[in-house]
Amino acid sequence: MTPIERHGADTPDANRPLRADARRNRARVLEAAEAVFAAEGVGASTEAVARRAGVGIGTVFRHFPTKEALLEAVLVARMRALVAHARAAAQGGEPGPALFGFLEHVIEQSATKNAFADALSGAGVDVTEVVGDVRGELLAAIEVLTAQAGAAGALRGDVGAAEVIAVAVGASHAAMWAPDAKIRATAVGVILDGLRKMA
Amino acid sequence: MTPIERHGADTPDANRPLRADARRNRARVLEAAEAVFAAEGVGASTEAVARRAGVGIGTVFRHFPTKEALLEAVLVARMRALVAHARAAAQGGEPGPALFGFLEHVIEQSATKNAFADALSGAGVDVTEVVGDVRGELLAAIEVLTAQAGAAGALRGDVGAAEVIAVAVGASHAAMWAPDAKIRATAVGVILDGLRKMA
Amino acid sequence: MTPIERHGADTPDANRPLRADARRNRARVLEAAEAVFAAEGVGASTEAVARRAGVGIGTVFRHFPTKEALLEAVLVARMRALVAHARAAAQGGEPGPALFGFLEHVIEQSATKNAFADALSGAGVDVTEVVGDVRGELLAAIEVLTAQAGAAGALRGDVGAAEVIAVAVGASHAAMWAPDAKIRATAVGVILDGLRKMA
Amino acid sequence: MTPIERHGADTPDANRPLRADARRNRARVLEAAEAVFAAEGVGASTEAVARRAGVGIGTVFRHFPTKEALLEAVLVARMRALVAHARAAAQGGEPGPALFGFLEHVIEQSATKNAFADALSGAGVDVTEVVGDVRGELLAAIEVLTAQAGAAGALRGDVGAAEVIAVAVGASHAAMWAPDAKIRATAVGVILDGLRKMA
DNA sequence: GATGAATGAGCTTTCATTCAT
DNA sequence: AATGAATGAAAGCTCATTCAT
Repeated sequence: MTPIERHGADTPDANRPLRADARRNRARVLEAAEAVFAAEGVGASTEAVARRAGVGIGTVFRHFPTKEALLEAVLVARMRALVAHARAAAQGGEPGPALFGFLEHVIEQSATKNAFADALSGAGVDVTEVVGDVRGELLAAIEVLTAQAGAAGALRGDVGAAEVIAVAVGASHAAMWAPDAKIRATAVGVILDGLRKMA
Repeated sequence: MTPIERHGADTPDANRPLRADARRNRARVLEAAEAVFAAEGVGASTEAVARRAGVGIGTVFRHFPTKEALLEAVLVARMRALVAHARAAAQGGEPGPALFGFLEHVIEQSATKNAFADALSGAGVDVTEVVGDVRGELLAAIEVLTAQAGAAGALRGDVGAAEVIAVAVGASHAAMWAPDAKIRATAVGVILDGLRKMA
Repeated sequence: MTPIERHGADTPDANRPLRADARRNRARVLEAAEAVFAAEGVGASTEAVARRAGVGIGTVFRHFPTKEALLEAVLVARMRALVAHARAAAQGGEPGPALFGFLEHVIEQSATKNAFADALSGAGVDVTEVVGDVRGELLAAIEVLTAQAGAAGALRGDVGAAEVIAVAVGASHAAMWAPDAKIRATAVGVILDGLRKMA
Repeated sequence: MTPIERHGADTPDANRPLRADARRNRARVLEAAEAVFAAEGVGASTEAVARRAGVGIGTVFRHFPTKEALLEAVLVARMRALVAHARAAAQGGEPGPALFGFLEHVIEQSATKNAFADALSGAGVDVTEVVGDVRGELLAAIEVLTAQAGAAGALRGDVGAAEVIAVAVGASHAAMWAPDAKIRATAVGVILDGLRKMA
C-alpha cells in the first residue's frame, strides 16, 4: 500500500534519523514507562505513563504502537544497560571481582526496581522471543566475564554464561523476597558463594 | 485484606456450618483458580475461573468477595500445602536429605506451575501482608528442618529459616528462567550448593 | 477450555432458552440499533445504541460481542422481516400484484429508513458472507413470487429471483436519491416497468 | 460547506496563483483520496491518503481543511468528470445511443469503484448540500442528452433529467449488488429498458 | 509551502462486581 | 445457595486536527 515511501526526496538518509524533539520525547516516555511499571507493575495504564512523561497518550502510541511494544522496549533498554555494564566490567582489573561486582550490580538494581524480567513473563509475554538481538549480546558479554573469571580460578568450572544468568536471576528474586537487609545480604551471599570455585 | 478468612477446619459447628455442596463448590473454585491463574497469569478473568469450575460467577463471588481475595486464597492454599510437606519431611529420616529434598520439591513445583508468589507481587499485591498466619506456620515448619540439618552439619551455619526461604525463592526463579533442562539442573545445583556446609 | 459447560444440571434443555428479561433486552437492543444506525449511519457509536435501548453498554456487548455482530444482527433481522413479508405475499391473491406489492413495500421501507444493506458494504463488511442462511431463505421466498408472476404473464421471462432482488435494490436507491416525491414516484415506476412483461 | 471552493480555472491571476508544486500536490492528494476511499470506504484514515499521495499529512490538510472537505472534493471531481462525459456524448452522433451509452458508462464506473455517492450519504453527509454548483451543471448536461433522446423517440416521454439520474443511481446499485456478471447484465438491462420508449 | 510529531476526544471492548430470578 | 444478566468504570487504541520545525 505504500509503494515507495518516498516523502522527502532530499532527506539525506532513508530510514529517518527521527526529529530532535521526537527523539527527546521517545526517551522521556521510555523513562516514564520504566518508572511507572516498576512502581505499579505491568498492569499500570498507558495513560499513567503518558502523564508521567508529560505527553499526550497519542505520543506514547506513536512511538510504541502497542502496550506490549512499550513493555518490550523497557526490557530491551534495561538489558542494553546491562550489556554496557558487563562490557565495562570485562575491561577492568581482576577477573573475579569483575564478574562478582557485575552480578552484585545486577541484583541490586533488580531488587530496588523490579526483577529481571518477570513482571513480563508473569503477564504471559514470551520474554525470550522479544529480546532477540540483545539477548545474544548480553550472553556474549557475560561469556567474556565468565571465561576470564574461570581462567583466573574464581569461578566453578561447570558453569557458563547461561548458568550465570540463571543464577543471577535467582539471586535477584531472593533479594526481592527477603524481608530485611540482613537476610537479603546473607541469602545473596549464599547464592553467589555457590558460584565460586569450590576448594 | 480479609483477615477473618479462617473457615471451619476444627471448629465443627461455630462460624458457618457451610452446606455440603457449598463446601464442595468452594473447593472446586479454588482448584480452578489455581489452574487458570497458573496457565494464564493473574490477569485471567474471574469468569474463566467460574467456567473452569463449572459454576456461575455469582458463586465465585459468594465464596470470595473480591478477585484479590481469590488470589490470596490460592496463595494461602499453596503455602498450606508446603507447610504440610515440610512437616512431613521433618518427620522422616536424615536431616540433610530431608531439607534438600523439600527444597527440590518446592523448586520443581514452582518451575512447572509458576513461581512462588510473584505473579501476585508483580501485580502490586503486598504478598507479605496477605498470607498472615500461614507465613508464620511455614516459617516454623522450615525452622524445624533447618535446625535439624544445621545440627547434622548439612547446612551452613549462618542461615536460618528466612534465609532458606529466600534462597528457595531464588532457586525457583533460576529454574524458571533457565532455557533448558541441563542449564536448569546446573543452576539449581549451584544455588543449593551455596547452602551446604562449607568445608 | 469449557469441557462440558454443565451449569444447571436440572435446566431442562441444554442450549439456553435465554432468560425472560435477557430475551427482552436483546430485542430492545436490536430495535435501538436499527433505529440509531438508520438515523446516524453505521458510524454511530455503540454507546448511542445502549442509551437508546435504555441499557448499559455491557449489556449490548453481552448480546452482540462485537459491533460488527450487532450490525449483522440488524441486517439479518431486517431480512427476516422481508422473508416473512414475501411469504405472506405469496399466499395472497393475484400473482402480479403480489410480487409488485412486495417490491413496493421493500422500496418504501428502504427509502425511509436506509438502503437495503449498503451502509454496511460501504463500511467494508462483506454482506454476502454475513447473512448466510437468511439470504437463502429470502431467495427462496422471492423465487416463489417470481415463478407465480411469471406463470401469470406479469413478469418478463428472462428474470429470476436474483435479478428481481438486484432490481429492487436499485429501485430502493433510486428512491433514496430522488430529490422529491414526484420524481421518486416516476423513477421507481420506470424501474418496475422494466420488470413487467413486454408487449 | 466550503462554498468558495472555486479555484482557478478561468481566473488566470485572481484568488490564488497557487505555486506549481502546490497545484501538483493538490491533484495528487485528490487522486490518492479517490483511490483510497474507493478501496477502503470513507472510513479510511487521512494518513492513508497522505501516504498514498506521497505527501505529509500537513499537506493534505493545507489543501483540504477538513476530512469532509476532502470527501466533498472527491465527489465533486467525480461529478465533474461525468459532466464532461455527458457533454461529449451530447456532441456525438445519434441521441439514443448517446444517452444510453453515457448511462452505461456511469453504471460501469460505479460498479467497479463504488457507488455514485452513498458511502457519503451512508456516513451522514448531506450530499445534496455539498455538491452545489456541479449538481446544476450535471443536471444541465443530462438535460441536453435527455431532450435529444426524447425528441428522437428513444426515451419515455414522462422522464426528465432528474428522473434519469435517479434511475442511473438505481442501476449502479443494482449492478453492485448483483452476485455475478450475468445477473448484473440482466438487471441493468431491465432497468434501462424501463427508460426506453414504450411501444 | 511542506512536514510529521503531538494532541486528546472518542471508540470499542473487557471485566470485577451487583442483584433480580 | 446458586445463577447469570446487567452494569459501568477503565483500558487500549485510532484518527482528525494543530503547529513547531
